[in-house]
Amino acid sequence: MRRTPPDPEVFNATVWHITRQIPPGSVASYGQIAAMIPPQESVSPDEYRRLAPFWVGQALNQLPETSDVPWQRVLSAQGAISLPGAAAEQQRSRLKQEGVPFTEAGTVDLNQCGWDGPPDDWLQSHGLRRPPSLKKPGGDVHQPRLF
DNA sequence: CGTTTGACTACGC
DNA sequence: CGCGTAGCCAAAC
Repeated sequence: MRRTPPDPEVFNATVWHITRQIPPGSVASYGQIAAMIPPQESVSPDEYRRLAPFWVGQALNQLPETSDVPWQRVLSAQGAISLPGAAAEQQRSRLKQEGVPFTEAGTVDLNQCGWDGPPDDWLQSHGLRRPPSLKKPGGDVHQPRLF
């Protein structure tokens, strides 16, 4: 695994807190969650960008089974399940259960289900940053052209 | 001790 | 759309 965050306790707690904000039917990416958390002084922005997505995965991996954190709503930046083996099955079924549609390729369409982050006031009150949207500029699914 | 292996992502073919 | 690569660390084996 990659280096652990400077302050794992705080980092993990923040990841969980953010993940709890993802509404049912929506999904976020590891990198997106990482982007919401301001890098600590001891790590360069460059290093943070490279490693933090893994730290997010580690944080979710450390959740107790009894947790109420909807970890299944966190996918790779491509909308794919990154969890190995049987756990992938569980994640897919949990997502389907809450109404998240899967493509033929077995991924989730981020243009459709991608989360754009919590409301501004929530972010502000927690000292977090707005992540870039997972949706691509012209990637709308069924948005009719007007001309 | 040397090797393997990641809950990642952006980019190139 | 699938597959490979760089990045380059820390545990688990």
